[in-house]
Amino acid sequence: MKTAKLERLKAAGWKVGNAEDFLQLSDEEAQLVALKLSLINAVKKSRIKSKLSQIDLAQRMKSSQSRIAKIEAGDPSVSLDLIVRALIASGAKIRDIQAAFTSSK
Amino acid sequence: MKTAKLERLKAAGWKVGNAEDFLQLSDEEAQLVALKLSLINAVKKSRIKSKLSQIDLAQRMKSSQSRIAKIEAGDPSVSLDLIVRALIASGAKIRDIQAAFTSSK
DNA sequence: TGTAAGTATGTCAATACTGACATACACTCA
DNA sequence: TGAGTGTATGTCAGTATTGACATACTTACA
Repeated sequence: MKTAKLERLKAAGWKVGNAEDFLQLSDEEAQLVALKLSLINAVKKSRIKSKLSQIDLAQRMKSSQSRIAKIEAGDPSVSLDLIVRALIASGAKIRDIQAAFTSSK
Repeated sequence: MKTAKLERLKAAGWKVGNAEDFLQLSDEEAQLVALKLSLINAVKKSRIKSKLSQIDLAQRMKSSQSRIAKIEAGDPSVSLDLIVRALIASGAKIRDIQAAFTSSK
């Protein structure tokens, strides 16, 4: 699937911005990737701001520490659903989420 | 969260079990559901605005007509990833997506 | 009527994602 | 040094989500 492409580029250590052009990801794919990365950043910021460890956040959303780590590492196995759940659980406000969308433009 | 909103979500056909179960949804879960419903509405609006049939949109995003129908019907089997992909593929702008977040408050 | 285009619903095998676990790494402090 | 706390990485069996398909319903129009 499409995520496999991302996985490969990540494994190769490419910055997504460069890899977009190189691997010719479609505009739609690139938009989704940018959005995810932006939301991932928001998760990390929000968690730190709320002074939560990865374990704390994991317990709040009934996930696991390793999965939170994967979220923040941008692991391609992580769904948008999980990212947004983490955002909400970490106490991010609607405004924060919107801001993430804006900065994904 | 207000009871009225919960009733709206229930009316939208979300699989939440009986009323008691529904009212036991945590605030985080309810927020996510509200967000999804809001984005779903945005998909339908955006698709219509772009004068695309479900088949057209399905082809654009390499999905199927039945899955688009399920997205718009709010089928719980549909992921946030797929909803957002549909939004992007239907030509929605970042601004539209942000607006969806706002109205999910 | 009929029929064509669009949409809805149910099913299912294949694939993607999940939490849990083990373990390694990073860092602070005594 | 070593213990404690937090984070990263790899694995995997169980579960959720997927596109595709068949088929039924709906709407518009001749």
